[in-house]
Amino acid sequence: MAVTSHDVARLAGVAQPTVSRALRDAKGVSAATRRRVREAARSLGYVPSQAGRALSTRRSRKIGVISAELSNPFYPALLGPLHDALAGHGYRTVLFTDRGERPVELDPLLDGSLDGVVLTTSERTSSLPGELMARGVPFVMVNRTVDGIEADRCVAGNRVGAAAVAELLAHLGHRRVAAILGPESTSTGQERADGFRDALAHRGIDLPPARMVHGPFDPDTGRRGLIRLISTEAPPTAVFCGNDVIALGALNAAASLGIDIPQRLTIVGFDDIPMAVWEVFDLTTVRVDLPEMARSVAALLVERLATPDAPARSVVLEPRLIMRGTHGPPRRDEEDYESAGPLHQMQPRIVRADTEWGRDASRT
Amino acid sequence: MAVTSHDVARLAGVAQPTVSRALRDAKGVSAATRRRVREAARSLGYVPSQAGRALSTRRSRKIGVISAELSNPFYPALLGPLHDALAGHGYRTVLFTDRGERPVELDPLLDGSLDGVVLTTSERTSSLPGELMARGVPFVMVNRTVDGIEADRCVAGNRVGAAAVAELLAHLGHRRVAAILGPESTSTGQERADGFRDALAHRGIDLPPARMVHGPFDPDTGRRGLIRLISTEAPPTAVFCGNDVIALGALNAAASLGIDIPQRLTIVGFDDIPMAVWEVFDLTTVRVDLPEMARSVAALLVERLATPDAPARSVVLEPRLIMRGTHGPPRRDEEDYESAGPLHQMQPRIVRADTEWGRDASRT
DNA sequence: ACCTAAATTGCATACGTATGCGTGTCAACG
DNA sequence: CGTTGACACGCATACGTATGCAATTTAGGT
Repeated sequence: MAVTSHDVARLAGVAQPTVSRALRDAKGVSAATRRRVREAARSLGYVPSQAGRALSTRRSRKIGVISAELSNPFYPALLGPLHDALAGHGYRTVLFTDRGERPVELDPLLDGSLDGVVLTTSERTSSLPGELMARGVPFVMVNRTVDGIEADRCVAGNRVGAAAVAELLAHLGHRRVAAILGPESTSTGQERADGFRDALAHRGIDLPPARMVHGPFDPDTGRRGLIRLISTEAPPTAVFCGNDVIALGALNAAASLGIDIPQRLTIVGFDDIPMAVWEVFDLTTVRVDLPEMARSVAALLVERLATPDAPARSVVLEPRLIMRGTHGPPRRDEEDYESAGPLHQMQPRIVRADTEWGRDASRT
Repeated sequence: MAVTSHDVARLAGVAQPTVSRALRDAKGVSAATRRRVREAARSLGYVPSQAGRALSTRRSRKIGVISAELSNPFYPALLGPLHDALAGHGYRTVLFTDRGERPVELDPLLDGSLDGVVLTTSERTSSLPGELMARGVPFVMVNRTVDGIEADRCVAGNRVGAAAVAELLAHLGHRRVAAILGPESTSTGQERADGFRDALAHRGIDLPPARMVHGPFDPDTGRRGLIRLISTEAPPTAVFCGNDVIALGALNAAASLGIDIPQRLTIVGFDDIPMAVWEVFDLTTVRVDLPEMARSVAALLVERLATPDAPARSVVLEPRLIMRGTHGPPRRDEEDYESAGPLHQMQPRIVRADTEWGRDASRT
C-alpha cells in the first residue's frame, strides 16, 4: 500500500541506501543520482516512514509537552510559543494532557517515541521527574518546579512579582488586603503566596488566614473566593489573585455582585495572559513573558539533548507589573481608619501596558 | 540503554516472541510463563517500543487532529471531549496546528505514524481531503466541511441555528439588524450567513451589505465589526455574530464604547463555548453540543478504520437557542418607526440556560 | 501403553530506514 | 603507465516488535 524507499530505489535504478542518502542530502551521492532519486520520489509521492526512521536512528525529533487542560487559557498562551520555539530547533511537539485527577500516564513518555519532555503542570511532590531521570529521558521543568529535583528549569520570579503587587497595594493605601491563591501543592502557588505575605508584612500589613483563600488555578476559585471574602464583616479593599485565571473568575463574581472595579475593589492578577487585556477585564497584573519562557525552555532542552551530562541550569524571568484598570486607592469610607494616612494618595505613576500584547491572541 | 523485549526474554528464560505474546495477553502462553514474563518485565521496567511496534503492525493507534491555534477558545472546547472520546476507543490524539498562514504540513499526516485524521479547520476549497483520500488515509471532517468532498462528517445545523436567531430578533421587534460574520471561505461562515439572511428575508427584514461585516473567527473581528456598525448613521439594534469568539469581541467593544447590553444593543453568538456563560458576558447564543459532536466524530472515524470501504456518512447536530442576558427588545427611540409594529412586544418565553454547562470549563 | 490432538514454545523473518564497510570507477599525479 | 586517492555506490545488517510455521511438550482417550 504505502510506497517505501525500496520502491523509489527500483524506479530510480539505485539501491535503497542511496535513496536514503539522496533525500537527506547526505554526502556520497552524485548530483545526477540525487536528481534522479528526487524525481522518482516525487513521482511516487514517497514519504519516509517515521516508524522506520525512528527505529533506525533511535530518535524521533519529537518532544512531549505535559500541559493542563487546554480550556485553562494559561496553557495555550504558553504552548503556542513553545511549539514554535521547538519547531525552530527542528522538533515536533506532542501534547499530553494532565487532568490532575490521576497521574500522567507514564508509558507514552518512556516508549522511546520522544526525544525529550517538557513539564508544565508538576506538583511540588510529583514523582514524574524522578521517573524520567531514572529512565534517562531528558526533560525540562517550566513555570512550576518540583521539590528537591536538580534539573533544567525555567520559572518566573514569583516572589518578586508578588512582592511588587504588595508594594503597589501598600502605596495605594490599602490596609485590608486579601488574597485568592493557588494550591500550596504547586511551586507557583506557594511562592506567590509567600512573596505576597512577606512583602505585606514588611510594610506592616497583616494577611490573616481569614483573608486568604486557596484553591485550584481556575475561575471558580476566583468566583467563590471573592464571594467569601466580600461577605465578611470587614471586607478587603484589595484582592491579590494567584494567577489571572483566578482573577478573571473574581472579576466575574464582582460583576454579578455589582461591585464597581476599581472604585470599590482592587483586583490584581499574575501572568498577564492574553485575555487580561480584554476591555471587559482590563486586568492589572504581573506579566510573565511567556514567549521568552518558551524560547528559554526550548533552548535548555535542545542543549540538554546535545550534552546530556552537563550540569542542570536554572533560568528565572523577572516579572513586570502591568498597570491596567482594576487597581486604585481604597474608598475613603472603606478605609481602615486606625491606620489611614496619606498613603492612599501615593498613587504610582500609571504605566499603561502596550495593548498589542495578546490583543489578537485568540487568533494569532 | 533502553530495555527491550529481548532483555525481558533473557531474564524470564524464554524467547522474545513469547514476551511479546505474554504481555499482550495473546493466546498460546501458559499461565505460569505469562507470570514469569510479567515479573521479569516489571523488574526491568520494560516499556514496549512504539517505533518497533508501529513498524511491525503498521498501526500506531494514533489519530491526528488538525486544529486552529489553541488560543481560540472554541478549539479547546472541542478538542477536550474529542481527546476523551478517541481515548475511549483506544486511540491517542496527536495535535497539529493550522495557523492559516500556510497550508498544513502534509508529510506528518502521511508518514504512516497516524491511523486516521480529524479535520476541524478546513476551508471550503481545501485540498487536504483530496490528498488524504489519494493516499488512503482515513479521515473525518468536523464542524467545517469542504466543497465537493464525499467523506464522513459531523457538523452543526448552521442554517437552522442562524435562522433561529433571526426568528428571535424578529420576534423581539428588531428591524435594523446587522451581522458580523466569519469568512465566506469556511462552510460555517457561509452557512450561518445564508441561514440568517434568508430567515430575515422571510420575515421581511433586509440585511443590506452595509450591515454585514466579514472577518476571521477572532475577537478582533467582533471588536472592529461592532465599532464600524455602530458608527453608521442608523446603527443596528441587534447584531448576530458568526460565532461566540466574534461575539465576545463585540461585547468587549461595547464595553469600551459604554454601550449598555442588552438595553441599547442585542448581541447573539453561535457555538456556546464555555466562556459564553461567564457573568461578564452572559451571552445569548446558539448551542452546538460539542461533546456530542466529539463522540460522533470518534465513532465515525473508528468505524471507518474498521470498514474502509463503507459509504460516507454525515451527522448533523441540531443546535439549540440558549437565552441568556445579551438580547432584548429594541429601545423605543432606536426603533425603525416606519416598520414598527406590535412585534417588539412579542418577547419569547425566556428559557434560562442551565449554568452548569461550561461553568468550570476553564479547568475541567 | 499407545496414538492423536491440542497447547505451548521457539525459529525465522518481515516491517522501513540508516549506516559501516567494501568494491568499483575515474582522475590526478609522479 | 602505474599508483594513489577521492568519490560514488551497493551489500549487509541493525533497530524492536509481531507473526506464520515448525517443533516440542502435554493432555486426553481408548
